[in-house]
This record gives sequence, structure tokens and C-alpha cells, in this order.
Amino acid sequence: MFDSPESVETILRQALEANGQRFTEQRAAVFRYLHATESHPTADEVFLHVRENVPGISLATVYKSLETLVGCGLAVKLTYGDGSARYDGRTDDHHHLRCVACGVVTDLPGRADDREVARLAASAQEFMVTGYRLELTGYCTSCAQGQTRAHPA
Amino acid sequence: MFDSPESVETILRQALEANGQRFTEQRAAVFRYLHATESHPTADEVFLHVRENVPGISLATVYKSLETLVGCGLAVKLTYGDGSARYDGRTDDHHHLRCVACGVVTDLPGRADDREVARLAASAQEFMVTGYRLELTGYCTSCAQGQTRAHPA
DNA sequence: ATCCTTGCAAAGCATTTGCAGTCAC
DNA sequence: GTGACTGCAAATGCTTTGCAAGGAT
Repeated sequence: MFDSPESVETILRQALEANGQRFTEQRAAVFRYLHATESHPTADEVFLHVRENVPGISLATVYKSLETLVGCGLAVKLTYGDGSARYDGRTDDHHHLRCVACGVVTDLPGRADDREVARLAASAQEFMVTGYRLELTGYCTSCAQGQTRAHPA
Repeated sequence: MFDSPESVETILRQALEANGQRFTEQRAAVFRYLHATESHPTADEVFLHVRENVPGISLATVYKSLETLVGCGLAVKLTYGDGSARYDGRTDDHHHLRCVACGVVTDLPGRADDREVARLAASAQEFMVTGYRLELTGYCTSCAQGQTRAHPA
């Protein structure tokens, strides 16, 4: 978030190299945008923004770049919800809030007590638990206003 | 799960009536299957099973029936994961285990401490929290065996 | 009799893929 | 120079929709 442009590029170069992949302008632009934003954009949103700096980029390349970043551990794919997947450029553990009306996903400050999850995991017989995802659902400020009426979406 | 066939139909009839919808053989068959299984089938899996008892049913009708059941509160749509959505015919609060290799979703015995979630919800400024979803990820027994090698799927 | 529901086929989205040209190494 | 990456367009997979015929109330 607060990393300098150079260090952002270094992070990407090292992660790509470690995974035997090449550094390209397109991947850099996608990572830069994802790393800088606090929103959790869909592939299409990334495409629209990145296109401003890399005019020729295609949506397919954005998809491929996003998957590359996920593979390198530089991004997380958020596949909750109905519509399109959303991508999170922050790799530290944190949870999410999702508005059931408009679909927007925001970060949740704070972190769940891992002991609680460990307790649940212990009851999962015959299953090797490696992680978990917690998502709080509800209404964002804009959607909460019309909430008693029909859903906007 | 242990309800008699008649009570299952009664549950459905009442829920449909309460929502101003009609009782049909197709909806009954979908609900019966979903209510009886412990798996969390995709729409296609529901279709394949229900077709054995209702030969003429179409996949579109299965989709429509599933959405109707969700709308009546008789089923929950699980939209985690990448591929197709999965449906859960059990409406009591519970969490899920998802195998990241094969995508199978199973019920998790036990329940998280709501105080922990309440604490997190309290830190969500400007957001009206109405619920949450917790999913533990890992490997099911069959996938855990080949886990150190490449993913089966 | 009314109008909701079904089944079919076609359309709609999000995402992936094949391939020729291009670029990073 | 070589193999990976891009961009395009076509294909794929899941889900939804339009509409005429059929069915529940």
C-alpha cells in the first residue's frame, strides 16, 4: 500500500523469478493497480483501470496476469458471491465484509481468534484443514438506506 | 433429514404458500432430494438425480426450482469456490468444509462462538452486519493422499 | 378461467483457450 | 535464439431468459 514504486516492482520481479515466470509490463501494471487499491476489483474493473496506462492490454491478459499473481502468492482470489470473482492485492491475513445488495467487498479491520477456528477444525474428522475464510455479510452504507425496500440489485 | 415423506411435502407446501408460489411435482422432487442428501450438490447433480424420478424435468426447471427454494428459505446457495454453485438443503446454522482439490463441500459439525463474530462485527464501522459465512478449507480424505503431488483437479 | 410453471432452445456472462506474432531472458 | 507472453477471437461452462403449451388453484 505504502511501498514505493520501485519496491513494488522489486516485489513482483522476485516473486515471478521464484516461480519461473517472466516480468512483463502488463503483469506489472496489473500488480501495481491491485497493490495500490483498497477496493477488491473484479477482473473487468482491473482491466478498465489498467487500460488507462497500458492501452493495448486485453482482458484475457488481465485474467492471465491475475492468475499468475495468485499463483505467486501476490494476490488472493475472492470467489464468494454470485457474479464475478474479485481480487485482493493484500496478502496479509484478514477478513472481508460483503454487501449482499451491491456486491462490494471491503476489508474488515481486526482478525478472528484462531483458537476458535482451531477448535472447529479439531471436530473435522477425516479432513485436513489448511485454512479458512470468514466473511461477514450485510449492507454497506449506501445500500443500507434503501434496505427495507426491495434490493437494488 | 429424518422427516417422513409426508412432512417433507407439508414443509414445502407451507413454505410455497407463504411465498405465494405453487406446489409442483418438480419442486417437490428437487426439495426431496436436496433435503435428503448430505452432499451439497450442484444444480447439475440435482438434475441428474431428480431426473430418475421425474424423467421429463429440464435443467432450467431445476435451476428455477432451486432458486424458488432459496427464496422460501428452504435451501441455501453456496457460492464459494470457482465452478458451479452448490445447494444446501439444511437450513439450520452450520459451517462448511471445502476441499480445495476436488471442490467437494461437507458440513462441519459444531458451531463458531457468535461472540467472536460479534466482536469483529463491532469493528465494522459504517456497515450493517446481518450474518456471516465461515468456511474451512483443506483436503478431503481422498484428495489428501495425493496432496503433495499435483492437484487431481 | 386465471396466470403461474414448465420445457425447450437460444441468449447471456464470466472466464478460458488456441494460435500467430512478439518480447523477455 | 528460444520459449514464454500477449492479443485477438472463438470456445467453454454455468446460469438465465423468452415464449408457447400445460398445470395448479
